[in-house]
Amino acid sequence: MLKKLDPLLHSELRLAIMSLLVSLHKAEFTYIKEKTEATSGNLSVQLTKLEEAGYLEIKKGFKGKMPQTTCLITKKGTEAFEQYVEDLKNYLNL
Amino acid sequence: MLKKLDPLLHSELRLAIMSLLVSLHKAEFTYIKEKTEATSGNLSVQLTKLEEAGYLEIKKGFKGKMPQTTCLITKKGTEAFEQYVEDLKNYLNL
DNA sequence: TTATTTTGGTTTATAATATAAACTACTTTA
DNA sequence: TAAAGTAGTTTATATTATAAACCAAAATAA
Repeated sequence: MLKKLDPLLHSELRLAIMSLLVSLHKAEFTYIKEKTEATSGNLSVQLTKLEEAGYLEIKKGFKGKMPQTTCLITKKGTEAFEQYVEDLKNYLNL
Repeated sequence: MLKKLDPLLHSELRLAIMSLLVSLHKAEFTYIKEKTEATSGNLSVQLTKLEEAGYLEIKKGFKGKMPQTTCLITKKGTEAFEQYVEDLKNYLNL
């Protein structure tokens, strides 16, 4: 009856990150940090997990002289998110 | 933008328990165990947490000679579940 | 009758996860 | 040039979830 939820997405911060990226497709580290109100450390860790899962791609560059980290959602990430939403609906009685 | 999710409900097993109880209002330990495919230990622990939060009431009795644990959702539990669903919708873009 | 298994759980130990604190490497401003 | 700020990473700790071990009674089998 109840499908197992993707543990990678069933985390508040990672879900928030993915939620942002599903809409925006890409976003900067600092922007995500602001929107999610996460600490840098926590954000860094969770982004790496999502990257390792292939749910997003992390690009390092510079904006002027300052380092800049850009996150892009992948096809796999989008699909995983959509699947998670479907699975969750059964838990929420939606 | 994104409201903090109730950590008590943002747990796969506890959410499954509450999902069942929102529909059924009450259910036996053994029934919940079957439906959620949880181990007894895990179920016992999570039920106790939900009880301590006042989200459900646990009644101990006997069915014939065998012990029987019945779980009833409370008003507080129902409301918390509904609030959680609302909060989660923002994460899921629903 | 007395083992043995099954039922219905709880308690406790361990594994996994999330979060926070500390640190690095620079840049900007005073 | 010293202090403060930006943009992160790494590592340690706290929290949480899960599994393993256990308990008491009942049912079943020998």
